[in-house]
Amino acid sequence: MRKLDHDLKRLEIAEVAARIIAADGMEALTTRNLAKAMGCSIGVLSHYFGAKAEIVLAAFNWATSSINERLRLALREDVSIRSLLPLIEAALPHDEQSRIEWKVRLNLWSYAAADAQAAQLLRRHMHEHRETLLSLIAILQRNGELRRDISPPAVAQTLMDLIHGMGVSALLELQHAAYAPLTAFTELIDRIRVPAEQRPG
Amino acid sequence: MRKLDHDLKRLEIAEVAARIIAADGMEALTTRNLAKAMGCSIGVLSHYFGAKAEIVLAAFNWATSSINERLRLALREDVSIRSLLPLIEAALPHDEQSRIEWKVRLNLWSYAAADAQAAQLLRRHMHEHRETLLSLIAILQRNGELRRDISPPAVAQTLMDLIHGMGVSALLELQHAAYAPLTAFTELIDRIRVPAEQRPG
Amino acid sequence: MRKLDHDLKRLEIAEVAARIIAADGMEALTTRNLAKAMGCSIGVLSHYFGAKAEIVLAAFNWATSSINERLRLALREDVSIRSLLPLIEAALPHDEQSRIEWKVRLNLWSYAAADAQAAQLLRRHMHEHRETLLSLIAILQRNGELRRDISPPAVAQTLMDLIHGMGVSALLELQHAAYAPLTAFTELIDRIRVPAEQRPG
Amino acid sequence: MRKLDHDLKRLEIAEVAARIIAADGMEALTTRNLAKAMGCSIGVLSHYFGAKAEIVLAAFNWATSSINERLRLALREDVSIRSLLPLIEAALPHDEQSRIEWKVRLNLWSYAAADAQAAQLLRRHMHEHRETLLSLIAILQRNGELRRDISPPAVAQTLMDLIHGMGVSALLELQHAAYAPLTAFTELIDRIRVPAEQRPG
DNA sequence: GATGAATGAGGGTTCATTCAT
DNA sequence: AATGAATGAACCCTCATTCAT
Repeated sequence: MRKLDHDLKRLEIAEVAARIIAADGMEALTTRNLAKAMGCSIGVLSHYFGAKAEIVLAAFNWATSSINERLRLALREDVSIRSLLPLIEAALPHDEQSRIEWKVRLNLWSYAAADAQAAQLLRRHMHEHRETLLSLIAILQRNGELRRDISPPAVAQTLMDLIHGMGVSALLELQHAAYAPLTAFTELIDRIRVPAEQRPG
Repeated sequence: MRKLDHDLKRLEIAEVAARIIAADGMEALTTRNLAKAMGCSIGVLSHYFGAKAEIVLAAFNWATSSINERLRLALREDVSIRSLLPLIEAALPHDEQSRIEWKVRLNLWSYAAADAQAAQLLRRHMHEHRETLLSLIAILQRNGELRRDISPPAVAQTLMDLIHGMGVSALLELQHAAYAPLTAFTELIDRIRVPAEQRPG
Repeated sequence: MRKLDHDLKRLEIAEVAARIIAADGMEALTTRNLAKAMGCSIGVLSHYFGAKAEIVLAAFNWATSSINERLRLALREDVSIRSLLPLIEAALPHDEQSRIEWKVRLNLWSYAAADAQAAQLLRRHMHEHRETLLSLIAILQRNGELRRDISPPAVAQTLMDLIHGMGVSALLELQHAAYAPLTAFTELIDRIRVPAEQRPG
Repeated sequence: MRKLDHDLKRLEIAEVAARIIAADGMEALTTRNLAKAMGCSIGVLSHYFGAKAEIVLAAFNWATSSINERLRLALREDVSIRSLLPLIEAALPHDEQSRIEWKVRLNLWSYAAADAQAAQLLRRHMHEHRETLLSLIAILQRNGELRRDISPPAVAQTLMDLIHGMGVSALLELQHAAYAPLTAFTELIDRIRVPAEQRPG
């Protein structure tokens, strides 16, 4: 019980930290700012985290976990080829909450480029992410909805990479206003799906 | 001192700043660090830049310009469907120099998420990048190497997004060791190219 | 920490700052110097003052308040025409403490010439100062010690101006050694007082 | 001739420096600011002044000389008791130019409180100022316009002190709007003048 | 367990001064 | 004689961290 409270508080701090990063960037994540946003005193933070670096990692972890969580939720309803598009939609920045998570994700990327611990955390999350996609692909192949002659790891990786690239574009408004990211995926999926008339029974 | 010398010095500072960002992250880019890396005194920096924020933007600009430059160089040799793959290869992180540029690019992304000026700079560069791709696609369509029934802007955007996502994966080692990014592109290209036997002349 | 402690510390900082200004001028009032003189670290200052500019104003306020306080003390004992001279004496620089206050006052004047906030503070203090003199004059007129056909505001103003001018002369040693400032006031007062033989009762 | 140019340039620099001090305070008097206001390069300044401290003193000197000059001009026209009031008016801040000089004068006072060289310069000027007044008083006494039983040094000093105090009040707007400084002087003068009917021939 | 005052290193920036051109 | 780039000390301020209360 006590331990649970402790972990909950850590999670809360991580989330508030993440929101600060999303709103004003890494530079704005100071202990003062964080304590103020938490509505607590500075000293509290050191009860839950040994140093600021841990808070940063926790914030990164919170954001990426949230994205993976979002993915898992999108998958839960039904597992079919039709769930792929909603899944991708769920993975891209599409509302205030997901935009926040994506902003923190971008910060994790750049941070990981110079910090081994962050890089490790990122790889762990990406591994998890990829495993989710792989298991989905396996199911769809078993279902006969997805072609069997594709390389699941390659497809999973390409899917992830495209999601990442599109996420950046969507978040930072790097495409034309008219551009609809999901059509690109539709084509991608069409190429690897088994046409309805060829499916078994 | 000549105007040219002045601009050259600015560029040199921007490059050194970019290398610091790539090596140790944004936090490591301090005026003291930068001056030391430049082999000059702190005061020099303020002769060429009004404030550190300008240096940051200049560093971002240097890195992104270099990537665009790299793209243009890869295109110059010959413009054919075969030049597409080397082009993508050139755009992805593949050697020490391009890895540096990519690291700075990631920092630009996260920075732009909270800084309007950086976001604007990023959009300007992406626009330029896109224009390069669009003109390439137009040429290939005229050559008869690329199908005419595709949407050039959509293809260009998807290409860019995939490059971005793959760049992140390559830089931060988020794929399996065995994964070969370029095969994904090969497939992508195959889908939109005109088969050799159907080409005119 | 109590609100009282906080205010007390602010006052202490203001006083030490004022003493530095008096001893070595405005240029000597640096955060480092101040912290050293306070026997504390630099960071402490920002706990009590948002910026150095506030400390400067507080120092000005301290010195001028002290002068007004000195005036009030000199008046408290008895209110008669004879108390006018001791009052003026108290207002002029006459010992180490009052010399310090006067030096800071001079700095306030020059500072106020280019700083609206300081000018406002100065005017507020001068208003207070003038009110003190006016109430004194009113009492003396009721007592029959002072002529009724004078303009109290004009007399108060002239008194203040003369005190200011004499204070500068005394502080910066701009008169002959032999000069006795108070005799000038004696004459000034004589001119407006009611001769003893004409007084009522 | 060459020497004259040199001195003229020094004077020009001193004046520009004084105007900066008057406009924005001592802190604004930087070599950069001064060079820009002069329309020349920073290096020029060191051709005419060994160090910034000399420029500061020169600026002080310029302003105080100007005030004394103003006094002398006011006296030149005719030397009579009636010239006393215009003289005082000339000494007080009354137009843009004299307000500039007065602002610099206030800065000289505060600076002199912590700088021996400035204090010496100030005393030299005040001595000169006093001598001017003394000679005027002597003439008026010879003319029979001024009483012989007064102490010229004391009168001169009181006059100067009152002018200084009134100058501060006028410059920093420390009096009521309705207050007319000169009436105070009129009374002061009336007390020491020889009534017209008692004057010789 | 919580507080927030205290620390002092280090942040960006400005400064008077020097000196090669 | 004039320039303005270069210097680096010192400016104010903010920071993560510590610790007595």
